[in-house]
Amino acid sequence: MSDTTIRTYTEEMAEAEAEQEEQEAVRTCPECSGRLVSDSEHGETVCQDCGLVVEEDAVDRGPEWRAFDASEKDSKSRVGAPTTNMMHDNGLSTNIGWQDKDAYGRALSSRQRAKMQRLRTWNERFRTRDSKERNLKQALGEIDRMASALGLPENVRETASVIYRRALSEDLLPGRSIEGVATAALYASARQAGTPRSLDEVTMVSRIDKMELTRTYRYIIRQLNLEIKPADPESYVPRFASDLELSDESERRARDLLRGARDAGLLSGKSPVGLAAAAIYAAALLTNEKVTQSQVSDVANISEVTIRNRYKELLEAADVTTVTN
DNA sequence: ATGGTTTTTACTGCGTC
DNA sequence: GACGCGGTAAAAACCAT
Repeated sequence: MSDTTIRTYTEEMAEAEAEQEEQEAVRTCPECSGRLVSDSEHGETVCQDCGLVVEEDAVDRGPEWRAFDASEKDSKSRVGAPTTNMMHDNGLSTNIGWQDKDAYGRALSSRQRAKMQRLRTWNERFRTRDSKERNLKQALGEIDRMASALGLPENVRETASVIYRRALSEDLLPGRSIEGVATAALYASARQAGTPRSLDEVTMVSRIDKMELTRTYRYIIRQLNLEIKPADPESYVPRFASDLELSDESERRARDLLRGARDAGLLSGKSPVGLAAAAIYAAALLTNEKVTQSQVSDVANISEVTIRNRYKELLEAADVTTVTN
């Protein structure tokens, strides 16, 4: 048994390599099939044999400055570690390593160890000295925790951090809890990124209740002039579909149904989650996959009644459009 | 605060396995 | 008889004004 699994694995590897080679080999001249050479100074890709210019205006990814010796290169280069908004000081402050090793990797003496420990302590104290910094630190920790619990990607956390920073710098915090604003920022950024989580889902992992979240969310949006479009029902579809273990086919049909409904103008005013749930249910019916309304209502946190009402409308809209087409 | 819209809750009847 | 589904009325929640 292990024999076969090993062989298939190596076969897969060989296939992947062959594919890569194929992609490399495509770089030949379409006229005379000579070798192509990229001339980065003129931003062109030319054929070595016939001189045909295949690509023009390629992007030069190199630096825009020139350096004539090593020291000039050091002074002109502006590259360093990337900054990140997810750390309260943009990741730019100095940190003292936790390993008690010197620069050569040797262990420190106990005296040195104690010294480093004291330095670490003070470094941390200075780094997070004033209240705003401490505030930020806690908030970003919360954002990170909630984002993990909701399975939200890095970029969502980043924008959530940015939103929180803006709220902080505009003095929107007084009178509102750190958690409230952090949660609202995360909720907003998740929607902005097109990977929305419903209010219910967010309040599940947050320490604040739904009312406070909606209140602070609205407030933050207004004050920061954030323009956030209503969540697209389609963005819920993949998650629900996989929770219900439905085929890609029904997922696709669910999207189609939603598009049809959008064209028919049925989407406005209705809850996006409800629409997504209904589309999933309807699509499952069309593909003869067995899902009950109660299952869908469970994973989507939507009442069965809403699913019924929506999915009738969805199917009607689909019928009408197919007939008129 | 209020009124209009949407969603939820609760209940009922029908058909099927 | 349990289950899935469809419908209804009233209550609750939500939203803009």
